[in-house]
Amino acid sequence: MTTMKEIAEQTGVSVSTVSLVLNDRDAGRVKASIAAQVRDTARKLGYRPNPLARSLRTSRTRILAFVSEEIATTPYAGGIILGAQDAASTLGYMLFTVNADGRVDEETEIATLKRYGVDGFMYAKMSNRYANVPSSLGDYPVVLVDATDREGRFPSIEPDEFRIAYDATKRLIDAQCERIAYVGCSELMLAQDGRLEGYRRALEDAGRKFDERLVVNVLNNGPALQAVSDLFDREKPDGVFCFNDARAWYVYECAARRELTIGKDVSVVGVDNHRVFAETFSPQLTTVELPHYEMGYWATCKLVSMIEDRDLSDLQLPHTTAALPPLDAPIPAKIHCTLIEKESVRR
Amino acid sequence: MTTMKEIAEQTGVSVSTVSLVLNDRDAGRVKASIAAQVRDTARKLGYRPNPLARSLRTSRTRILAFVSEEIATTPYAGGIILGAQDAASTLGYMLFTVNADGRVDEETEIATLKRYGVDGFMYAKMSNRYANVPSSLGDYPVVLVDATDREGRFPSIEPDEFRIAYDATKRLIDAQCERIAYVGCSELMLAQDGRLEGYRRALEDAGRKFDERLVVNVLNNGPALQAVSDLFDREKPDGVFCFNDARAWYVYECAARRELTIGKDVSVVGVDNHRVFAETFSPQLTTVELPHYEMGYWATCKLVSMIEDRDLSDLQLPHTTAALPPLDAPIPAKIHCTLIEKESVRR
DNA sequence: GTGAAAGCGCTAACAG
DNA sequence: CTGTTAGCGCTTTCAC
Repeated sequence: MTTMKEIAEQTGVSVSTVSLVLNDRDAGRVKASIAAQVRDTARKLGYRPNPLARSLRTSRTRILAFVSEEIATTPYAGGIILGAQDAASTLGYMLFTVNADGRVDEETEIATLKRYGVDGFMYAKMSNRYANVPSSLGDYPVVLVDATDREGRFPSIEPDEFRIAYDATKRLIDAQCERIAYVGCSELMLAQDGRLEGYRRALEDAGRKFDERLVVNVLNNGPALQAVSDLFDREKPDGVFCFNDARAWYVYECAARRELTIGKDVSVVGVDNHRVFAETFSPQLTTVELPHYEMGYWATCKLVSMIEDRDLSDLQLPHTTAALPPLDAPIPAKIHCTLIEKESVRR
Repeated sequence: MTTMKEIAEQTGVSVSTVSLVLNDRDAGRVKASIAAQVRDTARKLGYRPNPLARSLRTSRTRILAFVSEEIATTPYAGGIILGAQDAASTLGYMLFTVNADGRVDEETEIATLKRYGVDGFMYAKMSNRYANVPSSLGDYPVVLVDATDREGRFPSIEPDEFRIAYDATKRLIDAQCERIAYVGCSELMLAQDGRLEGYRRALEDAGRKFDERLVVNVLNNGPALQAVSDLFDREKPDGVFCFNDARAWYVYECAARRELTIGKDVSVVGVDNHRVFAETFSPQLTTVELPHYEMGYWATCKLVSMIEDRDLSDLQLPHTTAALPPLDAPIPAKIHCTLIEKESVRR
């Protein structure tokens, strides 16, 4: 590891000059020729600043904290973290990923993170819901990921649940489905609210009536299959919008037992949570792809823009979220969803 | 953040004394009464050392790096990382988790990690295979996770693939299955080698003959279902050991189409990769639980023991890996697998 | 036993 | 324009 001191010695200037130049604060303060020399030997020696030493002075570490509760249990958490990591890396930051879920106390973790001098926090839930941000985070820049701050203090990045459901249902309408069911989630959460509303509105916008009997909310378990089965027998749906791919599997199973072909007798759109199912088991499924990677990416950009007071709006997302695919595409296709950014009420 | 200086002033001693005491290096160097006073005010002020400042002097950061390639695509990566994090937290370390898979160059990431002064590296693959550890890691403590160093330079933690297959097959034998098939993985990897060998040996130890026709190796795709279907028609297996739960699904599907009941007409043991499937879709499946969490945990302990030259053998794993469950358990049960630790050939 | 002093690598006032 | 100086919070040698 070469240091500024070495560069200073080699170039025959003082450390301060080197510091000035290498931090690009030499405009009209250091002679251009000297600056050039400094930069030259720096490059020659392969100089890279020591972030720890710098932090000690500036009390800025260029380290971000990603605090999550359900990192282990949720398969797609990886996507969010990956996006966050890529963004951090691109912006010159490092990421401490900690889970507050396990046997380690959340407050302790946050305290440790603070001691390490992180510049800001991402606070993530693993499916869109209201969150209580710990008050210990109050004086730091914070961005919520896949969650909404119940008190409206912090900005957040989350999927547009309403639009997900609206687009998915619209897709089924456009595919000429007459009896469109919704297999939802009986757990109380933001996502479920938005989804149900989007489903209802898409139907109404198409001049149809919302019918409660076509809706069933279930969990991931045995009774769920029975409930979906009942819906099939009672309502004979020809199109189903599913809360996620675990729910889609019940539909898939019910259809198989009735010798109905997915994509022909009954069209299914499912929101893709696990990926396993959509990719491996049911190629006939139309999936709404949740942009987890992008969520992590955007959240990080947002956080950095808050920290540095920098405008990051020119930053291109590596994978752009597209709108609905064209309708002449075959029904098994992917629907991309967009993200929304909620601003903090009081910053 | 209270500093040593403040403690020194409050107690009326010098900073060096405080440092000595608070690092427990005061045996016979500082008067006991003074030491007590120092500790007292430290506690009163809620003193916590600044790890950055300490690192600058000691060039030890108590930060570990977890470098992985497939963090995003593999659902169960979270378990490994969670285990690593919990262990790190318990041992007083932080964890930088980076993926070398994305758009960021692995060498660049490693260089950055080094600049931040990490004390050691975990290098993880997401299913047991040979790995080429980058030479830039050569002079650091390194532990491989779910992989084996091709050159034998570094120790590793990995599942005992042979025993997984042996135990699973034995279980089917004990369940009175006569025609036990193996649905394996056609990708070349360590895990597959060990699994096939364990399957074969369990059969032979039971006095049965290994029969190639009962083995089919597939990928995760359409032709896979066909291949398993052919095996069913041709061999009429009454027991199947599956490489992972994605493969188990093909078996499940084939059975359903032939009106065979899993757990009655045909017993299935699958290694659980995704969890989704086993938990949500097929409660009849006997699963071999891969101890991902434990792998991460152990790897971290191993790494720390290398860094600190500390003996961590007394450290209890939070979830212990059990042996086979008793045979009077109903066939849908969980089989726990053990981990093995490979030592480096030359350290 | 205890404290003064130096220094890890870097930044930022302030002289000159 | 450039160098000197001080100091971020901590550890560590070395006098006293």
